[in-house]
This record gives sequence, structure tokens and C-alpha cells, in this order.
Amino acid sequence: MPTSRTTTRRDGEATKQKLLEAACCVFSEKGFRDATVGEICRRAEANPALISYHFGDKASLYEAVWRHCVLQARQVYPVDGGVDPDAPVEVRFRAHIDTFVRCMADAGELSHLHRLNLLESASPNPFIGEVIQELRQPHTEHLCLLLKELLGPNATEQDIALCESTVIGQCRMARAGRGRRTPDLTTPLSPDETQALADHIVEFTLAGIRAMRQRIDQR
Amino acid sequence: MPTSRTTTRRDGEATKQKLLEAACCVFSEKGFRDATVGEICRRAEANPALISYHFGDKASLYEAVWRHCVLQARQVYPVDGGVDPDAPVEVRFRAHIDTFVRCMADAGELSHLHRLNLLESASPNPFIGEVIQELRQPHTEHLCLLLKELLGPNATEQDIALCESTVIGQCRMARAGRGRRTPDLTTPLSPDETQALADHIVEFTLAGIRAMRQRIDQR
Amino acid sequence: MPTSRTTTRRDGEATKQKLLEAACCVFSEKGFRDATVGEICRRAEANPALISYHFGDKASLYEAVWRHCVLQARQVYPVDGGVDPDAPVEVRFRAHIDTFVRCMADAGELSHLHRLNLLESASPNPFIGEVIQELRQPHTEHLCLLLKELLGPNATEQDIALCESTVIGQCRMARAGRGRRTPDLTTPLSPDETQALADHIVEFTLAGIRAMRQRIDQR
Amino acid sequence: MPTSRTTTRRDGEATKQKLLEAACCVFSEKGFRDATVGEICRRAEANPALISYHFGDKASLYEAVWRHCVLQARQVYPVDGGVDPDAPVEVRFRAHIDTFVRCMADAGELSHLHRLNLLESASPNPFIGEVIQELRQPHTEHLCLLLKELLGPNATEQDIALCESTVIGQCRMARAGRGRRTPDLTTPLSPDETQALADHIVEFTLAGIRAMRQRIDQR
DNA sequence: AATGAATGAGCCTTCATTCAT
DNA sequence: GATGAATGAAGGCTCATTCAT
Repeated sequence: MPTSRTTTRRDGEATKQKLLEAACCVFSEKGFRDATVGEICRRAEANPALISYHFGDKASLYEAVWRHCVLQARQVYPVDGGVDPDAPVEVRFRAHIDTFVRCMADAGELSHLHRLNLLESASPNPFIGEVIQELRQPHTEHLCLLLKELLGPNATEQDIALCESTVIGQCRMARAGRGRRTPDLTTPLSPDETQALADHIVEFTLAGIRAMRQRIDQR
Repeated sequence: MPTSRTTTRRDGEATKQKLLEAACCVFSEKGFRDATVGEICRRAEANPALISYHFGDKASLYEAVWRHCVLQARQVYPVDGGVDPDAPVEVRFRAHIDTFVRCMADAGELSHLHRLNLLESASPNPFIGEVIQELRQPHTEHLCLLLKELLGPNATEQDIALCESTVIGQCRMARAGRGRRTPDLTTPLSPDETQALADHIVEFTLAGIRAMRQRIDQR
Repeated sequence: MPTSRTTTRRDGEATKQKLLEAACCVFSEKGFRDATVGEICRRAEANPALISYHFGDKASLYEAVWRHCVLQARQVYPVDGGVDPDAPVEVRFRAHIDTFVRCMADAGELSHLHRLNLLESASPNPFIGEVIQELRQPHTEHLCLLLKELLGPNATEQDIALCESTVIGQCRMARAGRGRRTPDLTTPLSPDETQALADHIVEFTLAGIRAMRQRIDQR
Repeated sequence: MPTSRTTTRRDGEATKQKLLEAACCVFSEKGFRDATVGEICRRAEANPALISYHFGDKASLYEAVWRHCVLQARQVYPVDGGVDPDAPVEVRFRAHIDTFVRCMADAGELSHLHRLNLLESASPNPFIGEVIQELRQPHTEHLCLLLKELLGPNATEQDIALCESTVIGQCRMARAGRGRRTPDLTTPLSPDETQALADHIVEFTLAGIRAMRQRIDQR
């Protein structure tokens, strides 16, 4: 790995970054296979051989892209939504969902992550599976803990899993709204729309969870 | 390398059908771009040139596949869930969701549709968008009518759209459950799992909708 | 594999043959790695994609080339030198060597084999080793039987192996002569030169073997 | 992908030497074309640009390698085998062959030369031919003088050339033995095996030469 | 209706070399 | 003397498509 320098003359790190960012765009627009090294380099105004130089090969670049997007997103949209860990669970849940939806709806650089998620869930690339699993870990864990708290002590593992998939499923549809069932990934959501969606999901889900908890406790 | 093959003259329609079915499998497993004409023909034990002969080109074949899958699914899993149109709305809603989830969870030939949906929603192929829109029309319409009824006369278009995306999002996660966030599209759900999921979504959603309706009516 | 046809219009077999022959030339001139698919096709006046179509890939084409060369050589230069199997062993030995040397010195198409041999023995391609072993089998066996007979009943396996390597080594130098230690593989040997070389090797070797046998029998 | 490396300033000559030695290994293992500048530098733990700096280009490095190997070999295995120049010719011949075979069979650093020889004789690199010729000169000359003496005053140039190629051919097969016709260049010969081979070649060849001389003198 | 053969564009990667520092 | 970065050419291969039968 090239040593980080501050020289302005020829800075490998800068090129690498440019390449990585171009790759984020192209991979998230077209998916692993459809994305071509050629286009990535064209966008980064770099020589195709630099991919191999800086990242090894296309697959490793893809991995770097995932890592980059997830980590960047985690900084801007922290898992706990930036809320006091001692706040009531509903508050923490709302903060979490809010953040998650805003992340998915992000129109800027972070929008890549949303697309990567959808793409991967549709046609998983075998070589990246574990990496993604690992990257998602903190998020998954946080959500499950919240759900456990909300569903109460009698909830089984399966209850939680069902609930989790339901929540994730709703968030994944961010940008779908508007009557179209295929999410329109290109036009961004306005802040208002985003907020409306987040509110909706929170209310909707909390209601669902409460109903579920009743059933659980009556079992 | 040309494969030696026992040349059996089949009648045209049969070959076309075989090709179409092979294409359903391959497209739904790999997506439009990753699927190769070569593999489709290999599975159908047919000559590559026949694709162009029968369907024009790869894209048109893809369209035919969508049409085939949607229509076939509609026959087995009717939009209204096979329930009396005069039944109470909750019953009709449950029937609809039940059918939709069972369709998504179908382990047989119909499983193609689920995958096509996911794939297409992740990276929409520009040339097929309208076709899909049109194919989904009856389903969308039916669901929206149900939601309208459930949400009451004060619900706006946007309320309905939000609700719709929420419902669809949950159903799309069929097969995800099991703690994994990337739906495992290969292992089928058991009938029990399917039922549990459908029940969960119905209860969950109905609770969410009821809460929503309250808010709407108080506006 | 394409079915053999007799039509003159478009005959895959003919093209395949042209490709194979061009490959024989290029591979034997440059070795596996240095030879490029591009050049082979240029010589065969064929499209580069046809290599993959007819043979699979470069490595398989290389294998086909070996097979082709060995088999073709075996026809023209039979292992037993075309001599009565009941002839005295010296006669059979001379016939064998004669044929072998003439084969190595062959200026025509068969010259490929000589070069392939040298090339492979210098930098063996891992994927072809067994194939070559198998192809050489009949030759090796024949030579060893002759040597066994010549060295008498007391010769050990190792004696025979030593002798074999000595014989092969000499034949491999065909075309070297002329004071140059690196065999000049391009300029062919005249029939006279070839004959002189073969005679030399036979006399030389027979003398060596007789001396060896004496030592063996005295052990 | 750039490798992180602890930058140690070495003095130029040392680096050049390290590069040369790494190049000996790689070239002799893979041949000129298959050897990559990259691997050589990786082994020498040096920067690829240094090749061009110290040697000009790949071809010149290859030349340097040949020179290095030949000269080094000559020191350890002197042409005359370290024997009194007044000793009987058979003794000097035996010493020469002995040394030559031991050189070819050398398992250590000198083994490079053997491989370079085989490689180059199989696919001669046009730009190096003369250099090699020149480097081999002393050896060739010595052997020819010995053969001349052994074959007697009536031997023609061609007789000697034939004999020479025969001798060289046998020695080149060092490591072949063991029933395999493609010399196994990786596993080294034990001292015993080496001695057995050298003895065999000497006895075998002397017998052959004697027979040849008879024929020559009877012409 | 069906086939084998052929095509050309494009993709990913490797590699020797150069250049500025 | 040594380095990291960059370059461009070339190579092997895949693939959708077309063509003549």
C-alpha cells in the first residue's frame, strides 16, 4: 500500500481515492458485473492499469467500495441515531429508524450504499458475502436489541427475526413510494418526503410491534 | 467448442417454450446481464441462433420471461386471493397478503418471479420498466383499493402510497427472515414458515394501518 | 465437436484444421507462452474467437497440437522403423534410431515435434505433462525393450534408464552438429547430414552399449 | 497493489547484486519470457524501476545473468577438470566430462546454468545467441581438442562435430534418467547418482569414440 | 424450423517501462 | 541511488449476434 504523502506533485493516495469514488458510483449504478473497470477509470480520469495497481483486481475494488460506503455512512448516520442510550426505548427506536431511512434516502454520496444493498440482495456476489455480513453486524445487532426490548421478555428468536425483516423490508423501499413499486433510485427524496417516510415507518412499525407483543404475551 | 448433439427436429412452439422456461430459470438466477444466451440454450438443449429466431434478441426474451412469469403467477395466485369480493375488507386484505407472500415464497417455478422482482428493483433495466409497470398494474390496483378502504375516506394519495410501499417492502423480504438481512433466495421456505411469515405481516400491517387511520382521522 | 461435412461452403472442420496447423507452427516456434492466439489466427486467417469455439482455450489447443504432432509423426515414422520384428536386435535397434533421428531432423511439418519436445523439456507446462507422458509411452516402451535385449539379462532397471537417457540425449541434439551447441532449429538438415548423424549415433551407441554390457556381466 | 516495504538505503552495488541473483533464479526457472521483472524485484525486495536503472532493460539483465552464471560456473567447475595437462588424454577427458556432468547436476546456485542452457536451446532468444556462443567458447574448444586427440589425426571436422554433439547431448540429459524423458529439473541428483551418470557417460562415450576411431582409420 | 460456423466488440488483467521526486 | 506512481500496449477470453445452409 502506498505510503500517505502530502506532496502535491504525484500523490498516489489522491488517485486511489478518486478511483474509489468513481467505483462507488459505477458499482452502485450498475452492480458488480455490469460495472466495467474501463468506465470507472474513465470517470476517475485514470489509467485502467491503476485498478490493479491500487486495489489488486475488480473484485477487491468492489470490496473496498463496500467498506468505504459502509464506514462513511456509519460516520454520518450513527447506529444509535445519536441519542442518549438511557432514553426510553421508543425514542431510541425512532432515532434508529430515522437515521436508517435518512441514510437510505440520502441523495448524496451515501446513496451508493442503498443501491449496493439492493443490488447485492438481489444477486449476491459469492466472494463478498462474508464481508458484507461483517460490515452490517453493528447495525443488525443494534436493531435486534431494540426489538428485543420492545417485544418484551417473552419474544422468541424467531419473533425478533420476523420483526427485523419486516423493518428492514420497509426501509429498503425508501424512494419507492410514489405509487411505483420499483424504487426509483435516481431521483432523490426531498427532506420532507424523507421525514414523512421515516415517521410513517416508525408509527406503523411501533403499532405493529405493540400488537405483536400482545399476542406474544398471551401465548 | 461445438457440442455434439442429437439433432431432434421439434416443432417450433415446443422449442420456443423450452427456451422460454430455461430463460426463466437463468434470468431469475443471475439477472439480465449475468445471464448468458449460451447458458439458456445449453439448458434448453437448443441452438443459440434460435433465440434470435424466436424472440429477436436477448432483451426481448427477457421481456417474454417477465410476461410469462407474471401471467403464470396470476393464475396460481389470483390477485383477490380467491375470496368473496363481498367479504369484509380485513378478510380480503388477509387473503391478498397471504397469496402474495405465498407467491413470493413459492419454491417451484413461480419462485422466478420473486427473484426477477428483486433483481429488477435493484438495477432496473431501462428497456423493461414500462412492461413491468403494466404487468403489475392489476396487483397494484387491487392492493391500493384495499388500503384505501382500510385507511378510510380521509386518507390521501400519499398516505396510500406510503402504506403500499411498506406492505410491499415487507413481502419482498420473504425468505430473508432467519436473521439474515440478505434474502437467501436459494433455500425455499417451508409451508409452515411461509404461513408464519404471512400471518406476521398481516397482523403487523393491520395494526400499523389502524394506528395510521387514527392519526389520519385526527388530522 | 462439429460434425464432419463435405460441403465446401462453410466447413468447420477445415477451419479447425487450418487453425491446428497454424498452431503447430507458432507453438513449436515460440513455445506455449510466447505463442499468441492472435498470431495463430492471423496465420490461419481466422477470427480469434474461433480458438475458443473449436478448442476451448489456448491450453487445450496446445494439447491438441501435441496430440496431432505425435500421432502424425508416428504414422510417418513408426516406432519399430518398419522392420521385421524377428530381425536381429541390432537391426531393429538401428531401424528405431534411424527413424527417430529422421523424425527429429524432419524439415517438413514434422519438425514441429522436435521443437515441442525441446521446448517442453526446458520449461514443462504443468497442465500438459501427463498428456505428453502418455503420448510418448509407445516410443519409450519400444526403446527400453530394445535396450534390455541389447544389455542382456543382467542389466538392472537403472542401467536401462541410464542408457535410455543417453540415447535420447544424443538424438535430441539433431541439428545441433556443425559446431554449434545450441541446436539450430530453423535450418533443416540435408538427407545426407541426417543419415550421417543417424549412422553416427547408432555406431556410437552400439559400441557404448557393448562396453556397458561387458561391465554389467562382470559385476 | 503497491507493497508496503521498509525502505532500507543500500549501496548501489549490493542492490545490483541482489537483483542479479534473483534474476538468475527466476530466469532459470521460467525462461526469458515467462520470467517477469515484477517477480525478480519482489524476490530481490527491490523496486521495479531499478532494473532499468541498473541494467537498462529486461534483455540486458538476461544477458548479465548468463554472463554471471557462466563465469561463476567456470570458477567452480574449471574446463580442464583441474587435472594435469600432461595427463593421458583419457584421464583428461574423464575429468572434463566429470566436471561437466557435476556442473549440470549441481543442485545449488549453479543449477541455474543447466536450466538456462536447456531453455535457450529450446527457444533461442535472438538477441542473446552470440553472447552465449562467446561464453561457451572456452568449453567448446577444450572439448573439441580432447575429441580430436581421442579420434586421432584422421578425424575430419565433421567427425569431431558429430562426436561433440553426441557428448553434449548426453550431458544435457543429466537429471533425466529415472525413466523419465523430460528431465526433472527440480529434484536434484544425489552425489551418488551424479557419479553414476558421469561414469556411465564416460565409459559409454569412450567406447563409442574408440569404435568411431576404428572406422575412421579404416576409411 | 433449426443448425454450425463465424464475427467483432468489449472486458479484465499483466507487464515492461518511464517519470518525477 | 532509490522509489512510488503511472502508462500503454497486448493478451486471452466471453458473448450476443448474424449468416448460409
